[in-house]
Amino acid sequence: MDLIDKKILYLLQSNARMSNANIAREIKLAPSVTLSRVRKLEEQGIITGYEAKLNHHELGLDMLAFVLIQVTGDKDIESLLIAIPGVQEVHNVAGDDCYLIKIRTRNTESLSKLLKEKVRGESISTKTIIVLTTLKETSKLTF
Amino acid sequence: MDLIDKKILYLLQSNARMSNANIAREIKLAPSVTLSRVRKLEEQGIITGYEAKLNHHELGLDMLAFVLIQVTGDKDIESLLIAIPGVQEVHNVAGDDCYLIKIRTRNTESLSKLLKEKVRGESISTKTIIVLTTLKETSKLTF
DNA sequence: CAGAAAACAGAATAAAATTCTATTATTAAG
DNA sequence: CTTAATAATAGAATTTTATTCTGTTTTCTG
Repeated sequence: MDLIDKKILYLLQSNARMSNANIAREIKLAPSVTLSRVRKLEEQGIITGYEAKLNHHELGLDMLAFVLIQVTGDKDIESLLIAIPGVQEVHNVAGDDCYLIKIRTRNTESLSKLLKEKVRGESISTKTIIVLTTLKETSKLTF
Repeated sequence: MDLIDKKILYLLQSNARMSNANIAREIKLAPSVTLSRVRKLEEQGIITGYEAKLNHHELGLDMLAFVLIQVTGDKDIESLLIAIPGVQEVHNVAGDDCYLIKIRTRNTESLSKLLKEKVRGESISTKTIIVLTTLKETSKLTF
């Protein structure tokens, strides 16, 4: 990975739908070479995918919350958490057999209902962090 | 927004670089119509962007942490937090003038150094949640 | 310095994006 | 129910892009 690859990654992180021709113009290389570099980054697993980002508000998902979930060591709650609609992230975190999930719902009611129905029964305790406003939210990385 | 638009959003969330021609084939509409629908979704602000997702491991960013930061009401810590390299999310959360950030670093040392140098001085307290393994991480939404 | 490997540019062609026009629904008003 | 207006669509034409191929240049290695 050289400077050119880093520029490509920067561009594709900013706009994943940028055409190969435009990337080529930006980095001042021929389209053929540019394409093979992008393909290589994909094959090497450095680029893992391309996602469209949607406006949660417009989709009626106004609620964002992080929930810390403590479980007993023997429960398999992982596949359950992953499958919950609205759950965008599931992390296993250090200390006390804990999971941290990031979840989007329509409102506080739908969140509370979801936690009650799907999570509470499988966990020792939950601690919910309600997001009021989001100031930054991206998967972009600088390196 | 009808069912066709939802299909388009589903496809672009799965692969933002899918060609318009392929989207058209999937939803069984002419490319011209498909393109105008995608453009409309962009103009309406329903699609807010397209991001390439990168492999953190490959980029040497093995550490992921969430940090809860408590501040006094009068401090402007927001622009500071947003500008920290590796910070992917900054949320203002309910209760006790708190921020929650999601941050990627090279290792525990670089995390601790970052918090010490940039955050501690501006905050009353910080609470760091270290991620051991990530089971799911996407911005994809089903609706 | 010589040879091999990788990276590159540029041309050719296949495919896609984009625009345009005409046709077909859909909707709203009378 | 009919008609006019609006929106959605298909399909053709054209521009642009993606992709492959060939030959050259550069870079690395011994």
